[in-house]
Amino acid sequence: MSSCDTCVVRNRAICSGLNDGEIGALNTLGRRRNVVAGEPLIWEDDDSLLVANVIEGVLKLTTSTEDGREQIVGVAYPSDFIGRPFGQTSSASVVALTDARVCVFSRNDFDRFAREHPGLEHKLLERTLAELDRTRSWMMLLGRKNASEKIATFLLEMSERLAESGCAPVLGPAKRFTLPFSRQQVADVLGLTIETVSRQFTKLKNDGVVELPTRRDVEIVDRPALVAMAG
Amino acid sequence: MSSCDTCVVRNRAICSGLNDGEIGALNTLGRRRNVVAGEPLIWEDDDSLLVANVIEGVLKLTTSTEDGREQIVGVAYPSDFIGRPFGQTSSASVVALTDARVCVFSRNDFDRFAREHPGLEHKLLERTLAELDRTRSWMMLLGRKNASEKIATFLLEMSERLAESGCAPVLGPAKRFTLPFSRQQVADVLGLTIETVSRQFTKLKNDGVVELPTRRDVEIVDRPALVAMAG
DNA sequence: AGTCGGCGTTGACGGATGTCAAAATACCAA
DNA sequence: TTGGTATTTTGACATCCGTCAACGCCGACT
Repeated sequence: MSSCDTCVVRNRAICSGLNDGEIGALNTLGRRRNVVAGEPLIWEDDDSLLVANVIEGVLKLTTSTEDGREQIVGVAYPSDFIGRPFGQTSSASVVALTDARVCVFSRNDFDRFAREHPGLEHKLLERTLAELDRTRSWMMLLGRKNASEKIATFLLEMSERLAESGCAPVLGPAKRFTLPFSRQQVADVLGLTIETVSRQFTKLKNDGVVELPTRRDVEIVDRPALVAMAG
Repeated sequence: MSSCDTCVVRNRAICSGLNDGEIGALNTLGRRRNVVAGEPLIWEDDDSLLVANVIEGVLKLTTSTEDGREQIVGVAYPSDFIGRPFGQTSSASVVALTDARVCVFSRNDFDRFAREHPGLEHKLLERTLAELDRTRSWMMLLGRKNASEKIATFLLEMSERLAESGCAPVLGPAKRFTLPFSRQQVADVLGLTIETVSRQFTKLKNDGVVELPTRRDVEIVDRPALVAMAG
C-alpha cells in the first residue's frame, strides 16, 4: 500500500495536484524521514541534493554570515514544500525546530518527475508565489518596523499559522498556542537580539496584553491591542 | 508581424519557454505599454488585474504601512516578470523608476494561457524560485547587517544587476554605472533613512572606495574594500 | 543669467536597540 | 525533591542610527 494513501497532508501539499496513478509513481521516488528537533536537513550553499514535503512538525530556513549572525528567512509547517528544485545550490539551511516528519525526494528525481507532471509544477508555482508574497511582507517588518511592532506582528502571525494545522473548519486564529521557537530564534526571525525580545515580551505581559505561562506558551489576552501595536 | 519577433527580451523572459506558434497566440493577448518614470503600474492590495514582462527600464516593487513608511521589496529589470498570477490581490505596488516599456496581459488571460502551456509555467516557476532566493538573501541584509554593510552589499549588487542587461558575453560586474534610485529610494531598499545613506556614501567617497561624479553615477574604485565591507 | 524648488548633505542631538555582565528562572535527570 | 545546566530575564552602559533643522547644490524654467 502506498504510504501516500494515509498521508495527512495528501490534500494540502503539492501532491494534491496529482491523480491516484501519478501519486503512486511519485510514491516510489520518495521516502518518509523523521527529523528530531535541532537536526539539520539541508545545508546552506550545499549542493541542493534533496527536496521534501513537510508532513508533521515545524522547520526553520536560515541564512548566516561568516561571522555567525543568523537570520531565519522562512518557517515551514505541515504541507509546506522545502528545498530548491531546478537549481544547483540551496540558499538556506533547513533545521527542524520540533520533531518533524518529512517526505523526501532526491532533487534530480523530483525535477524529472515534476517536468513530466504539469499539475505538480502548477501547485508548486502557486505555493512559491504565495511564499514570495509572505516573504516580501516580512521584508517590510525587517526594514521598517520597530521592536514592539515586530513582536506584535510576530505573535499575531504565530496565532494564525499555528491554528491552521488543524483539520477543523475555519476556527480562526488561536488565542493560546505553543511557540516552536526559543527566544533566540524569535530574535533570529525578527532581526533583533534576544535581550530586546525578552524585554518586549515582559512589557506585553506587564501591560496585560499577553500571558506567558511557560517559556513557550503564549495566550493572547488583548488581541485588539496587539493589532494596534503591529502597525 | 508579431511584435514578439523583434522583442529584445524574447530569449530571456519567460516567453523563451514557448515555440513560435505559442508565441503567436500569447502575442494576441498582450500589448506593449510605455510607463514613464514615477508612474505606477500596479497598486498594492488592489485586485490583481494585470501581469507583465519588463522589456526595458527598471521598476520597483514596494509595500507600505498605513502611516507612510515604505519598503522596496524587489526591483524588476528587463526580462523580469511582474504581477501576481493565480491570486486575487497583489502584495506590492509596482512603480517605474526609469522610463520603461512593458508587455502587459490581463491576469485572467495570462492565467488561462499559462495553465495550458506547461513550458511557460515552468519558466515562471524557475524565475519565481530564483526571486525567492534573492529575496531571502535580502532578508539577511535587512535583519542582520549594519548601515555600512548594507551600502556595500547594495553597491555590489547594483554593479552586477546593471551589467547583466547587455547582450555582451559575460562582461562581469560593472565598474561604473548609473543608479536607477534616488537617495530616498536607496534608503527604502536598505531599511535606512536618507540621511544615513547619504553619510555612508560620503564616507565611501572620502575613503577612496568609490567616486560619485553625479548624484546618480557611481564608480567603484576599490572593489576588494567593498567586498570586505559587505560582510 | 537669475530664480525657484527639489534633492542631497551636514551637523547636533536623542533615543531605541545592541552589548556585556550578573542574577533568576525553568527544565531535566537522578 | 534536589542539583545542575541551559535559557531567560534584568540591569547598566554604549553606540549606531534616526530625528530635526539648516544649508548647499543642481537642474528647470522663465
